[in-house]
Amino acid sequence: MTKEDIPKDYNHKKEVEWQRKWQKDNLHKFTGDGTRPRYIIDTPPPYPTGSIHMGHVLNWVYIDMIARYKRMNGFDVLFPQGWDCHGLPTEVKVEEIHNIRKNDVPRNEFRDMCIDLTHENITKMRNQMQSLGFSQDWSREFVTMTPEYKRKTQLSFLKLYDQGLIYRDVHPVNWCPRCETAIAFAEVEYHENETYLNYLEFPEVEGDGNVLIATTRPELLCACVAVVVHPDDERYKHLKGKEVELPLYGRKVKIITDRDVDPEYGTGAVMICTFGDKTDVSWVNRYGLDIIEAIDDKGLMREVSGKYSGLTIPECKKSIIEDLKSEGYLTKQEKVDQNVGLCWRCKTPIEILVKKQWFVAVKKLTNQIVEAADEISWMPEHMKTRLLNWTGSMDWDWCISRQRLFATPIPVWYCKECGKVHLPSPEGLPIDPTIDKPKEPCECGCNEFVGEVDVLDTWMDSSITPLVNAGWPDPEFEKFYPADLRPQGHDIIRTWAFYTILRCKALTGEKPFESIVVNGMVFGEDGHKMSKSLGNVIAPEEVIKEYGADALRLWAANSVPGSDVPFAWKDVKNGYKFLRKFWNAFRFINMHIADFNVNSKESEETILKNLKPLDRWVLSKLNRLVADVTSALEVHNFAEVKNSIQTFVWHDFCDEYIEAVKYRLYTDSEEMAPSKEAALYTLKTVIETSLKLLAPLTPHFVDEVYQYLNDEGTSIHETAWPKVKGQLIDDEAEDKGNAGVNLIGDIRRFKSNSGMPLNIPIKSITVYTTQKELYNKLNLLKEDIKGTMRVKNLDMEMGKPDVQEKVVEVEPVMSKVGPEFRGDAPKIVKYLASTEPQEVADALDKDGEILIDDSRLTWTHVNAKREVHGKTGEKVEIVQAEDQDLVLEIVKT
RNA sequence: GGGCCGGUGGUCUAGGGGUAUGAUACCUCCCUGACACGGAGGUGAUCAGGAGUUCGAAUCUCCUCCGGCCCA
Repeated sequence: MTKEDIPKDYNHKKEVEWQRKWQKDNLHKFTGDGTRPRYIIDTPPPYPTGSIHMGHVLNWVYIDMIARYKRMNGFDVLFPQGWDCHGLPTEVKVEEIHNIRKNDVPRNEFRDMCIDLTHENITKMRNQMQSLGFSQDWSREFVTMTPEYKRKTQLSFLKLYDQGLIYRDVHPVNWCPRCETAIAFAEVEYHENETYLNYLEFPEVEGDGNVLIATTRPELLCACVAVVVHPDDERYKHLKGKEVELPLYGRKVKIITDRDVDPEYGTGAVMICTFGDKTDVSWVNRYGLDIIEAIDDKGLMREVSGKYSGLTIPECKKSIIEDLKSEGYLTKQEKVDQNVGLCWRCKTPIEILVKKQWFVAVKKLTNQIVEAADEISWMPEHMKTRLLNWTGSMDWDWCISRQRLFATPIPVWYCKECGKVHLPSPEGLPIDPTIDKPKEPCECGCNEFVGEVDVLDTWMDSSITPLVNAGWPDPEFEKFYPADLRPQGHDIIRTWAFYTILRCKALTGEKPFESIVVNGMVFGEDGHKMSKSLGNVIAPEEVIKEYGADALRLWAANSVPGSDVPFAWKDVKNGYKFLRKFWNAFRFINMHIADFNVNSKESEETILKNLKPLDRWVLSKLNRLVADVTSALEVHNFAEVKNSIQTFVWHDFCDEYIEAVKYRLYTDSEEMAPSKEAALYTLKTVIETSLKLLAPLTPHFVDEVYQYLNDEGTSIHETAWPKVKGQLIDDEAEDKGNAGVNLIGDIRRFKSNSGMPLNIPIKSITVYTTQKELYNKLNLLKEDIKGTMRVKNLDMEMGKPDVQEKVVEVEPVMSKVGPEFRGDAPKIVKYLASTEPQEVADALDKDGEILIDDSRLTWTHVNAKREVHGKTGEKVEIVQAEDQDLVLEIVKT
């Protein structure tokens, strides 16, 4: 490649070409052949909504950085991509698109519509994933709605059933009486509403003191199973454990206590019914109370309600209030605000009914979950606490039945005669029990069966991904299990992480993954979580179009696991500017190194011997950077990775080093040849190494640059991660270089302050210092300082120039003063603050110490800031250096 | 209401016992042999509030307020 080939500007539109090339060259393929250590990522399968969002970007940039870093370190990386297909949103969308209700068409026809839509959405999202440069092995894609995947979901159901970990029991569900169907929490819409709080007199059975309870749902009186009060409520303390009689019905119920009762609300005494609201559900569960079903599937009162049987809920309410009033039980009614759950589609108030449901026996497995969680390394650590607290506070087992269509069917039949549960054999999976039939008749002789119409919770599909990726149930799966990494958001620790650990532990006895990296949420520019409802969403495509995927990736990389990340255009723009800066630096370097090659080990050693102080300086910093970036990547501190690379490349390398070697590059003298060669070597080493460090973050950009640096046409992603060259890390070299760089900065500042263009030569500078060590250091860098700042004559002198010097500030060095003087430290600070700086300096210069009470203060305890002035009338200008003991005498022209 | 986390210049952020890091925005200056889409310099924070421990607290402890996620 020649320098003419390099475009003046970096063109991020070329990212697509690299994406295609990587795919074509199969760069991200997992071999699984055991020749290299494996690194398996249990990638989250997103829900195929049709577009990925910034949250995905954040999560996947983390994954991709890790995957790319691991590949460069010689790992055989499995980075698969899956899709968690089943769920309500797709059903709703299909109904919308086809303008039907799901029960209008046969079950299978409806499912096919869902499958078609999901395929479309996956295609869109797959393209978006690729447009961000993520390096999945697409030959390992998994889709939870495929027969192949459903087979595994159902098989896991059978296995857990055989282990006695799956059972059927009654459970409350949200029910829409108008649609006559169970609906998910997500389908419940809450509305503010006004209703009456009714005060009802419940006669106490033994004594004569009645209890006044307050309820908004008097129609559920017949389903009342207890009255509950707060344990500290003085009004009811004497009644604990006693019984009261239900008005109209005369049935007796117990009075119990619970801290969830709000004594301020109503009368502080509440009736527990099956089920007035969600609190009722937990009380019934907590105290093992009876279940009395008062409402049927159509929303009509059942026989247990007595004379109200057959009435609708509102009718019953009206009628029972009249009766309570006339019997004298109703003492008062007052208006209250209420949050009512409505069916999201028909706006009918929902009821909580009990239905037979399938469960996973979570509570039997909690010990195993805790055990597995302890074996997993959590990043950040406190996310484990979240999971453990959740595990310890489970109220119920996991209800896995869903009353929906688009999902994996529960593989169960019931005998029509005796009701016995029949399961298919593993070989026949997957099955749909509403279509397929058992092979054998029931033991009772009956050959007719009812297929389970309920389907499985989607988490039943997605919580076996580490097994599916490993090839389970093929016994070979153990080679690829557990996974090495589980990346996911902190919002789903109690679902996805929890269920995965639960399922995998139960099925294999082992934890599903070695480590888990948890990412935060993405906030919009308004500071709130990015969401459609808040209208603060920015689509990744929009950002890619403007600044490219790599710039967006740099935004995501500038964060750490666990913390929420605000999206900001200016951060993306900053990333873009950095890439442009890098591009320009590379373009400049390439003009010089295009024909430069190090052919042998010997010539490299010769060059290494000829390195100049600033070469050693920048190479030392470079190797330190390699070490820092490597360890930061190991602990997933991505912000550290991004910032340390950016600071080094932009400031140390571009602003300081490149400027300081230009004079060495633009020379043709024989004498300077080794120096020039050392500079070329250093430039090439730095640009190549930092390019590799950047490879996991900005994969397109680095390949775009790298094509000009290697003739073989290999991708930089196939090269090895840089190794730290320990012998080049050199404190002394850095120290020397820093002294020079600081002095160059002082001169640059001088030029800037006196309005001189940078390229105008300065006639002469004399640098004075009282420190021998500094004098020696700078003497070695004279040529660099002269060359960089265009100084015709540069002299180093020991001592001080003949100038007026004034100490303008004396500052305590607290890290010395504190530990040394302890209790007396405040006195020192006070003394320094209240004494003239010049006076302090004079005393220290004269005696070497100042006695403050019993404390000896010396120069080691203070920092002085000086100002110097030349004698009036001279053409010489005097500058006090900023961070070093230097005074410059400058003659401009 | 519960669990976990967080609150640092206008905005975002580093630091987790010794007087606050960087970015961005803003202001001033400079077209320097790759980059003005660049460079140099500057203004700006008593680290949410209060109490305590300590010679010394952004940092540790307690309380309050505010925000986030999940769960009730």
